[in-house]
Amino acid sequence: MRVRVRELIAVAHASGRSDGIFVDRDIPSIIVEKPKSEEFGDFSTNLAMLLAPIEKKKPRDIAVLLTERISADERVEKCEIAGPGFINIFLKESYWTGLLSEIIELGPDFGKHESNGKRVQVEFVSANPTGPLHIGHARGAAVGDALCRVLEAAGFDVTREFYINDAGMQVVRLGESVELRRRELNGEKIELGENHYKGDYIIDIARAYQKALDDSKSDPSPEAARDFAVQAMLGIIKGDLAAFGVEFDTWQSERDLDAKIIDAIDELKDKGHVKNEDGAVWLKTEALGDDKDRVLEKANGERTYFASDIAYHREKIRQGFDQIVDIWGADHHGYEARVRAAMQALGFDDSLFSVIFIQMVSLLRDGKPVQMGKRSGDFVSLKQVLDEVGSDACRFFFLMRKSDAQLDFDLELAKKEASENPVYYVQYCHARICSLIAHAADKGAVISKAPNDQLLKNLVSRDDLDLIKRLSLFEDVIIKSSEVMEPHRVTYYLQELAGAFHSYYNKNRVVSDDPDLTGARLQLCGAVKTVIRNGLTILGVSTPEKM
RNA sequence: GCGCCUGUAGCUCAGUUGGAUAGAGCAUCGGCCUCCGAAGCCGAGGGUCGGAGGUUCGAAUCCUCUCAGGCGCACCA
Repeated sequence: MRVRVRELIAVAHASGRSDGIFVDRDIPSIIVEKPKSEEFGDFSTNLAMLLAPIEKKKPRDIAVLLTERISADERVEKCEIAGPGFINIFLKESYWTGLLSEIIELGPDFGKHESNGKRVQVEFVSANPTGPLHIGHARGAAVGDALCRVLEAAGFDVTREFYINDAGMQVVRLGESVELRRRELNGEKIELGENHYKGDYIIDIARAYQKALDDSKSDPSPEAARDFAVQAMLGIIKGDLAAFGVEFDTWQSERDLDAKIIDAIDELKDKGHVKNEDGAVWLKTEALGDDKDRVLEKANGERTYFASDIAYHREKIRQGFDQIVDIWGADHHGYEARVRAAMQALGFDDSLFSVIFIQMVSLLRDGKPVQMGKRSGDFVSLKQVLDEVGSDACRFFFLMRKSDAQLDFDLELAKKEASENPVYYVQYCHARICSLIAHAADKGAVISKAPNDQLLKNLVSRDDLDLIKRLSLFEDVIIKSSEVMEPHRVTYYLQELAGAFHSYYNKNRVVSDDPDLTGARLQLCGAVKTVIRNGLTILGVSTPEKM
């Protein structure tokens, strides 16, 4: 929406430029805003103020020249100058009803933008395969998945990737834990170490592992236990994600990168970014913005996690993505600088790389903190939360905050089917319109899915037009949300739209004695329903027709 | 000590990336169902935008300093 107005203004300026009224120079990008107060029009721009230094004239004088040309556009009702030089633009009613017609026509595609030809990879969750997903992972999953949907709507070609940390000590410990439990099942007395995983799921895996050994008549080994356990864990994780409605396109195993790690280190050596010190091999990241240099190969010959992460990101970039997004827990924020440094060392432009940090979730029950600890086995898993509060409320709660703010998640509040739970507020709006349309059909109103431009001309009241204007903002929200990679903006928009509709509904009779107005308003309400639906779908939240 | 994030209404948080009189929800108080869903609506109260300077036509937003909280500063992953 805003883009269209921006074009309108750009055309006005350009025509003045070719007529010699304005200095023939490139201008700063035009900023179009929706003013807070209606008296300032449907849209406003500060272009005149930005042009002042270039034109060497007073902003208000420039504004006069601009408004003359903007007013000439047939879509413009009037155009005013205000304050220090704001230009306020009012659009014609016919423009807005025309836009409503477009929304109805597009239906589920309203808010989706044409492909921009750019490929973006988003890596998220990437939980260690050593336990089921917990509530912290859930936030990353909700934000990551919603971000992907926002990016898709904005025209990106999106790949969702899960990185599997299946190398290193943690999965060795996982294998050991399973092996110990297997022996225990066979009657041995065992003792779990401090670093072993103690959740009940380990016993389930051990049982399955024993069965697999029996079936294949093979002997247990640390490697077999580890590999079996990792595969079993991935099965559990995929199940948890499926219950949450999250699917990945690609699953990248850390262990499969082994050969690439050597390549990457060799390349870094060739480029002169590597040094040997204290028996270890280091990457000189300090010169590239990191706090200090980092070890790639330990003195004992093992490679660090950082080394495989370099190879991992090198592979990502080599796949030709235009943008790469990593979603990490906020406790990893210190890690960003070294990854960027490594990218630069490899000769890549690290501006294609961005990291979104997901802050901690404090799980509460009735205001009191719930203890979590992965190894002790008494953590609250995603599955438990989903069983208790459901996927919709869970997703909505995680998308109500910007991701880099800490979040208190109260199980009892999320569970409440009451007004204090905002997810129902938005869903209720959708259900209410569904029922309204059904009611209208009972009363014999004609309901068509296609826009009826003749009918829509009846929408002339301020309330009708305001609702259309609010619908039109959806496009802008998607674009903005994708640009800054903040899906929570969609959540806020939907709450506002739902609020606007509820208010409209209480004030205005939709199904009335006037068949034309009834028909027109039903089309408007249908459009609200469409936008609520399109928005909730982006958040991964369902749109019930009855509640 | 260094770095990142966060300080906005009693509480939980938005704030269109510098714009016009700072906004929602919850909570509190007062209204609205003989009529399309009251999981709703209308109204009221409540603010030195943590603090102090600075940049300019204009600052919650940008810069510097400062205070408070969270999280990181591994040859762990």
